[in-house]
Amino acid sequence: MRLITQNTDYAIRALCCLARKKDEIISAVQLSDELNISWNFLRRVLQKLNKKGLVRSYKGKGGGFKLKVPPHRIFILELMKTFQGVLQFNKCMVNEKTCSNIEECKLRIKIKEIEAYVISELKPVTIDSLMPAGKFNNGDALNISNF
Amino acid sequence: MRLITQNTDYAIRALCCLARKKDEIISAVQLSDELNISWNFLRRVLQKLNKKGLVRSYKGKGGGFKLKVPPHRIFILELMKTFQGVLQFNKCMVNEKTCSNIEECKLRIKIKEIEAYVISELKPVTIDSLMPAGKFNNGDALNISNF
DNA sequence: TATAATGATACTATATAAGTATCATTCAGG
DNA sequence: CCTGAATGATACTTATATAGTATCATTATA
Repeated sequence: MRLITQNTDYAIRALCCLARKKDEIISAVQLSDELNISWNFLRRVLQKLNKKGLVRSYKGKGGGFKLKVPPHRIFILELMKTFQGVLQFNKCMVNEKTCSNIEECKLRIKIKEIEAYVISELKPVTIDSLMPAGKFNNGDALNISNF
Repeated sequence: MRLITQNTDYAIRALCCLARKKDEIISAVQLSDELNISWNFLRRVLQKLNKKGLVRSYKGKGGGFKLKVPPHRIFILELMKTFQGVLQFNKCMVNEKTCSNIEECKLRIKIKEIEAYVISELKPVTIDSLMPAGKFNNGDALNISNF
């Protein structure tokens, strides 16, 4: 189970890349090259980001994308919502079939609490905070390629 | 995205049910009846619980299942592992393809932290703790059928 | 020995994520 | 004003995991 899917992951990486090249117009080809991402896939991601107003697209020769919203105002949680839907750890909804047993519900309350915590943790994370100069950077994070 | 899948959910409910009827032998038919669960599906769940040593099965006429491990020693996390695999919010593993950008890794560290918290929260939850007389019961939890 | 149960296993269905392909549209530049 | 390089839109395919169904073999009780 992944908390963040490829779609979202690619969006984050693309936005970080665009953020670095402040105000430059970068084409999908360039981006997919730099990030080692499928060109076709990335294009759809970028199109969605464009529709959401996070980037601005430029058509035609020399076209591409650039950030439309400053990195510190692009929230990961928003991207997750865009590409994965609302974060929700269980499916027991109001007005859905009533669940008959207490045990399950007690568990679901627990799950709901966990969900709330996860959301609260993700809430402050922005594109900016994920960049080398971001506020979450503490030096140690650099050059850790896997863990 | 569900934190707990149907498999696990059914296992939990079945175990709670068995725990209530202490030492009685309950057949899969009875259980599926009481829990409103697909009989075929539940049987496979019970078979897995049997193999894991959490219940004991009795074949033949009058057969069925009963708990083999006391409810306070059956952990939800263990059930999740059995039916869903190890809880893991990201897929960046040691020795998997090296990820090239720092941003992503910083995010993954965050995710790893969140994952650790979720596990720590789920760790103490047992079948017993989900029962009406369990330690998590505070009265309010009763009769909440959805939320 | 008949019957009611589990054991084992194969099959189907569904949803979501991931990836690919293609044609239409736009626009800068020679 | 035409060409080429870019995005826009959309359809199609593949992979994976979850969910559910069906069936036959085996066991043990009455």
